[in-house]
Amino acid sequence: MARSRRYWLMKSEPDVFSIDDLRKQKRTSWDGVRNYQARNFMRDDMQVGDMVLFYHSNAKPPGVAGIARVCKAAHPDHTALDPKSPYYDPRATRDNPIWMMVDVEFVEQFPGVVALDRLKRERALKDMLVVQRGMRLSVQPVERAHFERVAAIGKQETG
DNA sequence: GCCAACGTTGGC
DNA sequence: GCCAACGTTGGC
Repeated sequence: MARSRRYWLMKSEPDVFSIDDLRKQKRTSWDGVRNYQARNFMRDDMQVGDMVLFYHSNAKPPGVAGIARVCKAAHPDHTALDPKSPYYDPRATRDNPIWMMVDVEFVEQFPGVVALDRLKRERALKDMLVVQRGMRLSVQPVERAHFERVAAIGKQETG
């Protein structure tokens, strides 16, 4: 029997790839992750059907912009093999790609971004990783209750 | 643009 | 294996 659905938060700089981009193109390969802990979450723990909070980092304001869903489990991130890619890693080979990515599909864009600021003011979210000081992991597990809370706030944000 | 916090690298 | 130096992330 399949394990139950898990919940995640994934960061993207909207100047590079935003929730608008995901909405328009419906799905994407989450390439460019170059951190082992983040990779391991994708490779070992993410499964098709898992839900994702799409977080805009380096944005004004930073925050959760919408929801996505994992639609393909981890597979090699070929951008590591491409010398022209900003994500090129000379250590990567076809036999040992080192870096992995999952594919995600668009689910929902909130009317307005749920700002990090707002998340920090929610008592119920005080243990969420993303609100912890110095937390820069770009792929994070999220508790279901936290996911539901952020989604509820997002649906009522007017922007 | 600043810089604190964090992750990685490499000399020893 | 330690840890200083360096590079990156990402909020502010």
